[in-house]
Amino acid sequence: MPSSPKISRANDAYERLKGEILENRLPPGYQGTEPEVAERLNMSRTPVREALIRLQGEGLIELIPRRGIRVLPIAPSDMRDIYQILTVLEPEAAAEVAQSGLNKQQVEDLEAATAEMEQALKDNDLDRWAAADDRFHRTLLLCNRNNRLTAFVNTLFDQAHRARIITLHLRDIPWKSTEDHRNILKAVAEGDAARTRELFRSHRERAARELLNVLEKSRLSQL
Amino acid sequence: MPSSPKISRANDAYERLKGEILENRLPPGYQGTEPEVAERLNMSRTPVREALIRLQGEGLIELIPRRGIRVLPIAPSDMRDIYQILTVLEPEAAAEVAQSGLNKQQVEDLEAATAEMEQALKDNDLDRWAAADDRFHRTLLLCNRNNRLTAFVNTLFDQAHRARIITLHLRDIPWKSTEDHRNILKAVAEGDAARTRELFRSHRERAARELLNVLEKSRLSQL
DNA sequence: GCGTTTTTTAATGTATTCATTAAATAATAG
DNA sequence: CTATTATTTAATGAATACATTAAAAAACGC
Repeated sequence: MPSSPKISRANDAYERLKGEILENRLPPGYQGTEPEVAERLNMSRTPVREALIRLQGEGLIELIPRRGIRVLPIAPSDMRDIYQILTVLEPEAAAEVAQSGLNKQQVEDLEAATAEMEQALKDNDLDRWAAADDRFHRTLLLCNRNNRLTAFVNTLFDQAHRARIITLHLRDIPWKSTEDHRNILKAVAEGDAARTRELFRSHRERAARELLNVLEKSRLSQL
Repeated sequence: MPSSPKISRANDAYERLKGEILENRLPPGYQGTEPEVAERLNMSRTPVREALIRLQGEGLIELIPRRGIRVLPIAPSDMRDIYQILTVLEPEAAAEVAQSGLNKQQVEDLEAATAEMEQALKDNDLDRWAAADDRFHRTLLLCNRNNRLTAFVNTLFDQAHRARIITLHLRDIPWKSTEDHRNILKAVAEGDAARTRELFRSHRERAARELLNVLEKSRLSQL
């Protein structure tokens, strides 16, 4: 994992809190006061507040006036909302990448991520599969030139991260999803924008359907 | 204009600065120090900093470490990026609204905005037209149930606002755009999701093309 | 007169202080 | 013993204080 540059305490607080939230060390629903958080991070409230404001902007926590902070849980309806957006934005980004072309390094990275997904599945290592899946999506996203799109989709990835980790072991083995990636990579590398968009759209549509099914069946209403 | 609720100084600073940026009172490219801004707003640096962090999150300003703030200019490439996203997200939102249906009040509001656009065009009042156009888009957006989508598209509206105002008087009279709205409203009210999506997409595609043409022709590279 | 070094200035990043106010607790009445 | 009120506590929101450091200005040498 990339080590955080310690530019400032506020930045450090931001990175550390975000990491703890994404890794469920600060679990959804957690409530705490600013002095508590500040003490945990060994700094004064000022930089902590600045970090909290940023995290609120990214939809990871809620700052309740006069109450403190609350780590936002993700409900099935949130996942529906997030996937609705991803289903149109990621295909758009991928199509743009297909159109403008990839350099050698980018193709290699995507190829490596895809291969790792395939290998991880064979080894029945779902955690490694999920990490490689995430890397594929983020790598492809980064190839696109629209920085606003990239930034926003990344915040959605972050928001959905916990739910994906939790449901990972409750769902069927993602053979089809892995196959999708292989096909998407091919379409992107061939520069076929229309096909890329369509493949990616159906990939996300199925992923959304499956995820929401799992959430419903396992009665997970808060994560 | 809706008066800002004065919940806190930080919130007040946020609303006022945002307003000043959108109305070009704080022009793009403006640089200033925190004490300057704080004095202008008659408060200490603390709430101002919190407001600035939020504005940076929304892409309206840049906080340059150890230098102060800078109001971000919008370049043609930014407009291209923004419209690329709007071209997929707004049709998605509108289609969802068409599918789930509108209540009477919502139809009335959209009808009123559309009528005002038509009337303003007849009266050759472009500013009123732009205000009604904006109201139509924001009203329709608000009808959709995906809050994340709504929030994000709203920030894009805000980012594009200045550029739209400036180009307003440089472009041809937007007869076609006004007609589009009429047709979109009809499709939404009839619950025809597919048609709504397609109409909205072509509406945005044309708008983007026209806007970028104007920017190129008038050599506006920073606004 | 121009480039370099030193000094000064001032802005940021952070800690601390403080007033306000909401929540928690204790006290009181019924 | 319970409900209401009074009191205490403590967290937020904001101002202020302060150390660090980058930029600007001044001094200096060439």
